Amino acid sequence: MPRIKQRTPELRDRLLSVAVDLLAEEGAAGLTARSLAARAETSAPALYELFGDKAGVVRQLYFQGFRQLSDELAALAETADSIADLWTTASTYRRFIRSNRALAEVMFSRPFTDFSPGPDELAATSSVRVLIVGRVRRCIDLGRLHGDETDVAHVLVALLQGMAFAEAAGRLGTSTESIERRWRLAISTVLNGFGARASA
Amino acid sequence: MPRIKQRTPELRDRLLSVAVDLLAEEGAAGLTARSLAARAETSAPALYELFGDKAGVVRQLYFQGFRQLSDELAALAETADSIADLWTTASTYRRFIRSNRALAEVMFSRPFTDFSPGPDELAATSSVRVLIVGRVRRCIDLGRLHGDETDVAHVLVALLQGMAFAEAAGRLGTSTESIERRWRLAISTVLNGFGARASA
DNA sequence: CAATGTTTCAGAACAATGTTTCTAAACCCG
DNA sequence: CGGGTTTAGAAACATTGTTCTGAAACATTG
Repeated sequence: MPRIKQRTPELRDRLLSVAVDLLAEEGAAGLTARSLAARAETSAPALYELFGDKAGVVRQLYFQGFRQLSDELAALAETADSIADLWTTASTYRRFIRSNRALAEVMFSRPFTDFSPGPDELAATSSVRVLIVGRVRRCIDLGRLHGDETDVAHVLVALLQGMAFAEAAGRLGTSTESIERRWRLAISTVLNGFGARASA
Repeated sequence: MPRIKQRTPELRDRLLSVAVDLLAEEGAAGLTARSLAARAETSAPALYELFGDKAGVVRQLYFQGFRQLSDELAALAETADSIADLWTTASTYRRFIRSNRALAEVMFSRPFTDFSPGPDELAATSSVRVLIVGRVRRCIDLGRLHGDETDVAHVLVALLQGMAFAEAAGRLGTSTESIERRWRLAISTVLNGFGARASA
């Protein structure tokens, strides 16, 4: 009876993909219901049918971001040097935030007042956490680090984020060289701290 | 000739004070031009005359936040134990963010799309940085830590922020006890790392 | 093939907010 | 008391999130 439906899961996927691009190109301020709909060649009401409200779009961006980060981290091959693997993990984490600054803000900050992650959203971060905890555990199992793997992973991730956001905000220094040096120092210090200690 | 001016620096101060309260009570979403003007018993145009635009209000909140944080850190008395002083500094930093969550978001995140700190705003953070660098330097001078004081301070501050925001977002753990444990672990690890190393 | 009925689409309408305009009021002075 | 200037705030405007509604599209039926 009815006309052919256009507001399908496919359109939803396309909208999400366009939203990622729009966010990257224009920043949070450029991502409006109308601009997104126009760029995806659909209408604002379609967006509301598919995502509920604008926060629904942002929520999907949040999930998308963690999927992407998780994939990039998972793609790293495990080597014989478990500590070097942590360095690689840190570099990848940093590169992700540098390459996807606006998306990273959605993930770790809250550039949209109407969206703030609740328990469901926090669960989406678990794949990333599990990955990092696993790599930390390997170091601990091999005797290269000491402590509880979850605790160590939490501290490591907090440091990565603090460094990444300081860098993104321009707070980490002005010259490339000093920024690089501080990154190396941060990672080596915390790993050194965990390697040298007997326990918490 | 004219009528008595009401849009004075005093009104500006009052507006800023009201903005701090409003931000703390209602969050970023509750801070609108109209709500702020109404609560300060003035009008929206007054706000625009005094601050230029809404980003101008947020900018002042940003400065206000750093002034407050700087004051709280400066109020700490120096003790004989320079490392313990760093612990106290870290605790104060953490408490500030916990007690002024919305203000801290203005300072370190960007909950308002139209305001993002530029070079001038970054300069406002220098008082805090100088304070922490000074305390780090004292530890270095006394031989309790090793490395370049600015580099060490950067890493320490990044860790504090990463931890504080993970905690604020509920990413640091569920129980008070695990959160406290991870904070102690984070600080002790990085200080341990700096104390044990010879150089970067 | 036309009429009917249901579903779907998107432009228009509505509410809230950032921002600017504009008119009337307030004040000083002669 | 009246004129000239400045000021204050109500009202108007633009944009954005969100909802409403009329019309178009399609299948079925006569």
